Amino acid sequence: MILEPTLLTLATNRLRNQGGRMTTQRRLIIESLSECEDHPTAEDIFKRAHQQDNSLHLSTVYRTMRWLAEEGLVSPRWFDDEHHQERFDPVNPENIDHSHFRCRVCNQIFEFMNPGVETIKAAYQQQFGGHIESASLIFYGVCKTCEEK
Amino acid sequence: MILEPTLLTLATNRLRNQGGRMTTQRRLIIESLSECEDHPTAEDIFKRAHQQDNSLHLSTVYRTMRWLAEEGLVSPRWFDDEHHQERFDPVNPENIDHSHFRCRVCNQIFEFMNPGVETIKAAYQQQFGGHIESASLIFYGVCKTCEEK
DNA sequence: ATTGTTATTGCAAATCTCTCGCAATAAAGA
DNA sequence: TCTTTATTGCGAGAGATTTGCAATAACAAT
Repeated sequence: MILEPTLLTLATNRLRNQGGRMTTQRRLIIESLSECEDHPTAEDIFKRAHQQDNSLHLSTVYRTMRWLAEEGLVSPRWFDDEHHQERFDPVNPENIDHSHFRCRVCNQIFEFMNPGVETIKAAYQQQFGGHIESASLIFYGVCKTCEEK
Repeated sequence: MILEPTLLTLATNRLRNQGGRMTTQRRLIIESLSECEDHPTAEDIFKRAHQQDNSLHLSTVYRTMRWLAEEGLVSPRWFDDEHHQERFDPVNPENIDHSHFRCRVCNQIFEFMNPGVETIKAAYQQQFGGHIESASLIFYGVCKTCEEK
């Protein structure tokens, strides 16, 4: 999961502009998020970050993720998990056409690129007005590997 | 929200095939769900059903909705609500191209039909294999009415 | 109709995710 | 280095959802 410019840079600038502070905790959380390949929950991020700083508290991760989501720097997602946990996906300008497929047998989440969503977005805005800021397309079903078993 | 054949009929048949029982509670819950126009939470359904039978318990609604979801008769959805509640949408064969828009100002959810999702689904299956059973496309942003204020 | 089997319910307690209040801490501008 | 105050750690608190269990009620067999 590589972002240019980095999420850390973006977040730092946002904080500067709004009188916020880039703390070591936020830096660590953002770094940990960026190292995750999949769609981590707050707890996934916490586990990884906690290895670097065992005084970090889970509620700080929740607060930071909420702030990032409000700033539009990550997109919250739900994948019909066992425990209904919120997951996070870093946002970059092009990723509106980045969609997901979740296999109900192996529970894996597959990511794929998809120009079609951009088309639907444009059509929606033309028809109904308003302004779309982000999109979440999730397919549910059975993946190829599980289907063959 | 009208379904042909009815959700009740489908559910009854599924139960018969698996040695289950169509109880008065399940019947009431399914009827209440079908009367909802939007995307009800388990509690929304419970409130409506409870007016008919005040001995009905909320946990029975949760259990029934989980069963319906496992049977693929309803699709669980999450709309980044205040309390992250699961919502349910009856499934019918054509509704894969039925998408949602959620306004982050007024929190309303708008539904719209959308043949584009079917195209993306077909493209996905051709490229990656597997079998897609349902889809959830949600746009987030600001609706026309809120934008004009 | 009646009976027997057992799936299902009501209930309450438990679990789980996520949020909040507050005293203590630490960014970052002066 | 000092000051201000945004942020943290912590524990308690909300809310949503699940679970264990005794009591109940479907429905197949009689």
